[in-house]
Amino acid sequence: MNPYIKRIKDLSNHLDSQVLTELEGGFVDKKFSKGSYLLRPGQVCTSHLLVRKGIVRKFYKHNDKEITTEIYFHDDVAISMDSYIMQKPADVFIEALTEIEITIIDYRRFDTVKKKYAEVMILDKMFIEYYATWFEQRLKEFQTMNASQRYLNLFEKEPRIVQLLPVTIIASYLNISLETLSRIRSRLASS
Amino acid sequence: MNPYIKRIKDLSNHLDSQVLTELEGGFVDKKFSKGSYLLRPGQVCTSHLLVRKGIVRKFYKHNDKEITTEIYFHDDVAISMDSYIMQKPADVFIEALTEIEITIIDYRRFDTVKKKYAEVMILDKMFIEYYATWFEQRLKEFQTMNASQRYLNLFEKEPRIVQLLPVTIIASYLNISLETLSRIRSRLASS
DNA sequence: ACATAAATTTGACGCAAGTCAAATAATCAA
DNA sequence: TTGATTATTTGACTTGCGTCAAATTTATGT
Repeated sequence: MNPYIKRIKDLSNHLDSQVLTELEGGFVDKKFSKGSYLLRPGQVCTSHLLVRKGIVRKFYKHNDKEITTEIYFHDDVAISMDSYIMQKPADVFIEALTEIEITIIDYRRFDTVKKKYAEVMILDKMFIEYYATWFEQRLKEFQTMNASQRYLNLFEKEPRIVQLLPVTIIASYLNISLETLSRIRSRLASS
Repeated sequence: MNPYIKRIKDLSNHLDSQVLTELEGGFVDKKFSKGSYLLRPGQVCTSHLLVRKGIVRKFYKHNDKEITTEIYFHDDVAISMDSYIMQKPADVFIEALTEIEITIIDYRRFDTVKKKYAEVMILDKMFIEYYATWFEQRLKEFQTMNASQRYLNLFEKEPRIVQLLPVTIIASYLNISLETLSRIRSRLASS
């Protein structure tokens, strides 16, 4: 696990029970079936979605082509950051790729607790810091790696994505065509 | 100006004087000549750099090729986010592209003030939120636009970059070659 | 002003990766 | 099992953009 995420988790586990109970008042557990949308463009993102079970992705459409920006597994948090922080309509979809179980963390409640307890504010800030550096890193991958390097990098850093998801989604996450991904794989297999 | 940045500025301007004086204790004004490095790979980023005058850029090297990630003008804040938040060695350069005057905001002092005053913590968080969504947006530009679209987009959204900086740097910011940029421009001029 | 260097443009060429189309392979329903 | 969808692979072709090299323009120092 990423060391910064680990730090965030460790801190979360040491929140005092007072804080925890207030926070948990804003939690709702829900299940969704494969193919459900948890957010669509135009809707305002009013919650963090904590994935407890299953796989979720975020993607946007550009000229009818789907571009997957993030893929979430157990313990990851799905959110449309710009919609959430500006409380403006999202331009992304958040979709269940399997049957899922998630915990929905309501914006307003979370906001109230953050304002009351500095340590929760700090945790939220750390989460956003992680989010920012993750995107910075991902941009760098697009700027410095070609298609097959991105594939190999993904295979190494996020093997679950390669192992568990259909080619269509892997390709859209790497921002390459289905055909190119297929060729990359066959070249790798034959060498 | 970006509306979120505007909100951050407005809030900054309404901090009470007590907070301001404590903050300003951690400010140092400095001048640097063109070509100076304010941060190099391997160094830990221990401050925010507020640009008061001149132009600054952040870039990294990949196989001897320079890739410019950000360009800062008056009132922008230069920082290596991942080095700063993890207090680990940076992998980027921060360079003065002109004579510059900057205000250096010390990490430790800022950290102390943040912990003491919630409104400062919130401002810092808002800054990071902006940083995150900016990178998300920039990644999207690389995923959806070709070289000339990126150039036109830059021309529209950041005209100063196109107007004030040499081709080398514009190209490295767009992540295209010098030659390609030159051809894009001549095609645009002749149509 | 002149020489030398640096920045920018232009030309020729190659290749990574996209598109369109067709062929297999895998999945699913009845 | 069989036929029908859907997913994946393979082939043929095109193209945007990179690289290398040379020409031209602009900047710099003495």
